Amino acid sequence: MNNKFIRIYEDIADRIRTGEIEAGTLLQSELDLSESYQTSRETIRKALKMLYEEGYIQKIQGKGSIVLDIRKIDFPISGLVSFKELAKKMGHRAQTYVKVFKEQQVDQALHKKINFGLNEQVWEIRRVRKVDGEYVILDKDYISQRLVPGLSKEICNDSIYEYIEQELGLSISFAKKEILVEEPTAEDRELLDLEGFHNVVVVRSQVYLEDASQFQYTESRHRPDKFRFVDFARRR
Amino acid sequence: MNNKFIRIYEDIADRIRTGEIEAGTLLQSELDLSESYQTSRETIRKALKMLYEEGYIQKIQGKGSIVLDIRKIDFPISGLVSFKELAKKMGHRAQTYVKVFKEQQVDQALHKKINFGLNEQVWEIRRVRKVDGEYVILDKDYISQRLVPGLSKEICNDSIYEYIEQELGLSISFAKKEILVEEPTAEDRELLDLEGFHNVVVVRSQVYLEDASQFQYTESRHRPDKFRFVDFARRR
DNA sequence: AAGTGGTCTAGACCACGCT
DNA sequence: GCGTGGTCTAGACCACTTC
Repeated sequence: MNNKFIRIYEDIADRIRTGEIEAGTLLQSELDLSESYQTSRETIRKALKMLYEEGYIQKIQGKGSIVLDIRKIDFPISGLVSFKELAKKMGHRAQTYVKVFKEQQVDQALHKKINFGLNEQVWEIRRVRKVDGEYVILDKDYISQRLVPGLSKEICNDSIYEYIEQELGLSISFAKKEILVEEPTAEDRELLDLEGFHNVVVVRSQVYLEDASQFQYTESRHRPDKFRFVDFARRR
Repeated sequence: MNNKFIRIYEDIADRIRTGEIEAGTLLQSELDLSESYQTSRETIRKALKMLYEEGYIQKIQGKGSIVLDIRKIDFPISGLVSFKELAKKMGHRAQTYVKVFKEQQVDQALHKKINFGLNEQVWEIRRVRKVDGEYVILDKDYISQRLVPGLSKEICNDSIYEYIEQELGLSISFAKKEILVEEPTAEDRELLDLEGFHNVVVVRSQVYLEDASQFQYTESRHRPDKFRFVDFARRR
């Protein structure tokens, strides 16, 4: 197996999660670790850098690496996670209903809203998500047909990301997101259980593949009481 | 001056921001760059890693480093930025009013909400922020007196972070945040201009110093129309 | 095959915390 | 002064893209 530093990262991360290495204590020094793992110090430093970035440890020059309390970070879903993965992680009974699935050409109006080229063919998808018996999320997706061919209603019902990564063998790489609060539209009122709610939380995302090409634009509209965003941020 | 890789990072970042290096093009190869900057390839790689993490470039093995369109990321304020810095960056005419400034002992009720120890002394602060003529943010802070001694109403009116970093010489390191939408409290209604608004966006943060000690707990309550959160996320 | 980024090494020196 | 993490180097080999 490749990637020595990732194996070391995973090993230490596991030992922190299980509590074998306790929060508040210091890790072995980098020199000690390089001997324990039979590797060079730079490789250890790569593994520690990952642990640092994921919030497992805090490094202090001259002192050592403090193990942080990972339990408090519980679900840092700031990243890029599909609804299916998320629901599973949160232990929700969740269902997806595809309301619209059609092919669409990017016209002037759409071109202004999203980043795709004029006249490019896209899949236009509307899905509602039912969580614990209520319709609380409406997802409006536009996905490039050129980059993601062969999409179907059935795939949308399951997981588009799984299809892209496992069937097409593409890698989803990064996203730019914007979170705002807006008034519900007529469509929101029609498709979601919004009685008594005066706002929806709107998450607009542009999602990119590994070669930096944008394949997706999504507007995800959430009932405000069911919205939660957790973030772990380091000062730059 | 120290930190060669940071200087290289800043130099390339500047050239991307000004458009001297165009989005969509490839950077020089790492070997070329190491010659241009008279340094080793590993040092170049450190600088490129930073550019990658900040969303300036996308690296593709065997091909090169693609320059991304940084304009689309405009203000990724996902990190840890003081209100003063943020207002300045956004070009807002903003003012802060300190409504409450007192010393407080952590009692049972507070202990459950925040992470500080029972009976610890904290500063309790309430501030409202006026942006473009309207009161739109209410900040409720609890700050450890042990870690941040000598706070005053005047400092709270200016910038607590500036005081901590510049006067006390401490380094703010990381934060855990949670974003939710809630009903306004009586206090929200009293201190903010909320006519016609049925929700507030609540950002709860725990903020830590470099030695991993938590010095602050903040509840920041925003009028929903003035709330915007921008995020750049890479898939893990 | 040539050129690119990805991993790994062994060693050097520096900056910082602790005692 | 000693041990810690932070920076930097020069070189090796591997994996991938492109021609």
